[in-house]
Amino acid sequence: MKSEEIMEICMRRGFIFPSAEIYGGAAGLWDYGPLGTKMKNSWENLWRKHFLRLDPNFYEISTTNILPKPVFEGSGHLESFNDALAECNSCHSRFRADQLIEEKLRISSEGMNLDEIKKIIKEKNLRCPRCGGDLNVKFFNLMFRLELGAGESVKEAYLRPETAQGAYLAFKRAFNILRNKLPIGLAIIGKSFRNEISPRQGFYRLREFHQAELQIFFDPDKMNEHERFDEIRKKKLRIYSIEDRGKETREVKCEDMDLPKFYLYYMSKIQDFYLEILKLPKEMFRFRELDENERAFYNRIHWDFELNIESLGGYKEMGGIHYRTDHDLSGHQRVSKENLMVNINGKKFIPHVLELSFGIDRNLWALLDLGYEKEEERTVLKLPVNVAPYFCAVFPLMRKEELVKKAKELYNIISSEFSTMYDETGSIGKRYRRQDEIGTPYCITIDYDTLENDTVTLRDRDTMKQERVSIKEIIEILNKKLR
RNA sequence: GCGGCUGUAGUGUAGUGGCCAGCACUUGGGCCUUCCAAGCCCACGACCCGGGUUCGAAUCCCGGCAGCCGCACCA
Repeated sequence: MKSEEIMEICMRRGFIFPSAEIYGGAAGLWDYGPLGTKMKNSWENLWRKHFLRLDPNFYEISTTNILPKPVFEGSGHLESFNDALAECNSCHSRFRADQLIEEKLRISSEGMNLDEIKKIIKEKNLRCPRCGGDLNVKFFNLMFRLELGAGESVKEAYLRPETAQGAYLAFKRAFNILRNKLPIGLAIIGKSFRNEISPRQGFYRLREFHQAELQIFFDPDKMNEHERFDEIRKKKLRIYSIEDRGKETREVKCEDMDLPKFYLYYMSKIQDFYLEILKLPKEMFRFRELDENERAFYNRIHWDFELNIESLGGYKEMGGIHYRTDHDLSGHQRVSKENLMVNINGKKFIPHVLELSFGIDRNLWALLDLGYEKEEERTVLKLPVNVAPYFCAVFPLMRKEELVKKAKELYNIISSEFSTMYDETGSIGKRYRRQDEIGTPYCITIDYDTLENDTVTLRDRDTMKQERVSIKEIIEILNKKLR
């Protein structure tokens, strides 16, 4: 199995491993090791560089993981981010209570609280569909609950289930600080927490995970305009719409898409991130439109973007681009009683939100999956050059004093510019293979010719070909490869 | 959460009541070596956790934890 082989490398080489492993670990909790942390940092920095530059009024903020209970009344998570589970007392089968009610009684249970659901199941005498046993109804909220403080002053709080809320809560002040302009973008890269009932699929569904999200607040009257739309008008998006189900992914020019220009602009920039920044093969990427059952009720327009991940059995969600309307700000305005309207040239309104949301952990797994190749002679991780934990490695051909000295000198120079590994142990072949396995794109070897003419060999991970280059030019050459 | 299978160095495995718990790869050190996991020597390193049965448990029993598969769940 490919996923096990990748996981084996990840654990052996220090990309990721189970949290609290010496105590047996815990499902859905993973640590990043030395190499995984480098890779994650690189990915996050690429994301920042690409998305924060899209508008001069986009900024990154950093907000807390813990938020007091009323926040989630405003956001709707207390009411909606849970499932009423009906468990049979005799056969212990479990069912979604809301689905049961809808199927059997043909009425919508939306917005019902636990007592109402319990009452209806009792009144209508709903029984276990499997064995006819009694049903016991419980709420499973997917948020982790905490207590702030102690004793009588204790306050109920929750770990955030998405980074987004931090941006909505900070909106009023940030808008003011950033001089009352729309659109305004608030990005958050950080952790989120969901108490998944049963996290499976290894590294794909986690209980504590990382998100990179950008909340763009804008004037809904201007949704069908973007000042730079002309730049992307002819760009083809790879899409898999609701009508395309069962068919192939299509490529459609932005100008031919039946979506608002503001939305299309950011779709196109997301595709750029995967195809131009990370340089992934385009066949691996697509946007997938969600139907009404799949998307949250507040998302007016919702496309996921997916990568084709062999170890997870096909196209998998890497993130989504969500038009959330004014759902969040209005909810917070209603519960907090703060006025969250903006006043632009005398027009007062609650801005609407376009959310670009990325799951970082699963994106990294996708890169490991797409890069993993088992060749006849070697195992190699063909990671994008800009996220590989090490960009290059420096070796003396042999452990001879004069070669080692020269290699260390070169290492000192290069490592100030690039993430660089130095290695002098074992044979040169073994060192190349070691770097292949952790995805280092370039290896530089100092040999006896180096001592004569100041040239080194530069070896390419993917082709294993070497070229002889001058030390004087090495930084410039490497810089070109990184671009 | 339920059912089935499983758990021995970093990895893959051998060991079914008494073994100094064996092997290979990996890792570290040494010799050798002028470019792709060569060879030789040395070293580090494991019975998932807890309880029980037994003179004696990696091995049998119970519980827990974790993994895989199926069911359920996945805003």
